[in-house]
Amino acid sequence: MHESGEDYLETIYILKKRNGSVRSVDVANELNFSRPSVSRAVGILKEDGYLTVGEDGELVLTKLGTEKAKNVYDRHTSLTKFLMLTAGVDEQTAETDACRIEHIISASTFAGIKKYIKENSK
Amino acid sequence: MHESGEDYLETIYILKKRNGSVRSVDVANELNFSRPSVSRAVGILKEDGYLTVGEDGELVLTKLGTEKAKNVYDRHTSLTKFLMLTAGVDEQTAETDACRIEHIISASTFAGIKKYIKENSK
DNA sequence: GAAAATAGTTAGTATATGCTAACATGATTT
DNA sequence: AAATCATGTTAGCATATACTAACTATTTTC
Repeated sequence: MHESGEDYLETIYILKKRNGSVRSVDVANELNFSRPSVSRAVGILKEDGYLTVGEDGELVLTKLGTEKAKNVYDRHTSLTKFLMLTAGVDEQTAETDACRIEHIISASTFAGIKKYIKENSK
Repeated sequence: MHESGEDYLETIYILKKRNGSVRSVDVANELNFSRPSVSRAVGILKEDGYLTVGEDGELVLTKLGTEKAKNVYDRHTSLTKFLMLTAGVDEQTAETDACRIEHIISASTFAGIKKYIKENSK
């Protein structure tokens, strides 16, 4: 699983929560990517067992895909909070940076960040 | 300037401080990259005015290259400290994560991190 | 001084990931 | 029904970046 794959899964997960269902074109619009780019990425995620595609084109995350997506999303939201708390940046900036950091941070650093938030965000 | 370029400049900067002079092969050994990979990267950095190559193969950062390298190195050391302070991770883990984050963090978040360190590391 | 090691380069390969152009298909609109 | 629109796919291109194989040139070593 590469960074871009994580981004696609996360986006599908978010759009599903937001709109109820997700098609490739929705992902393309959300990420500002071309439809062919999404088409290919979806093909790979499907190959690798992260999602299935319905006859109507609906993208449905498998259990594996949902777990992965939730995990990335959790890193995303936690990092956003963390950056706002510590570096004092606005939400927009925190979001943007979180979105990049979420893919590369180690498990132990992430655990430490979660702990920091728990102890410092009351 | 791409991420890999920043890494090469930073490595050259660190090796110069550590050993006095730097050749391509030293960079290859430090980063565990092949000599051809470094050769190509050095060619690009030279093209772009970040360094010069002496007749003996010594890599010398230009003013531009030194500035850039110092900047990345600063981000690196600050992020390492920051992660140790906040997430409570060990230096090795902090270093590894810092080395990835240093290339993607925004200027304003970095400024916030510097401020955090100043206020919390006494 | 010949053989071997060291350093750098050239050429070509591989992967990840984005893009455009063009096409197929099915739904909608007039 | 014909034209249009929406969606997805195929094919091929581009870039960044690492690699191996093999060549060159210089330097060491015996």
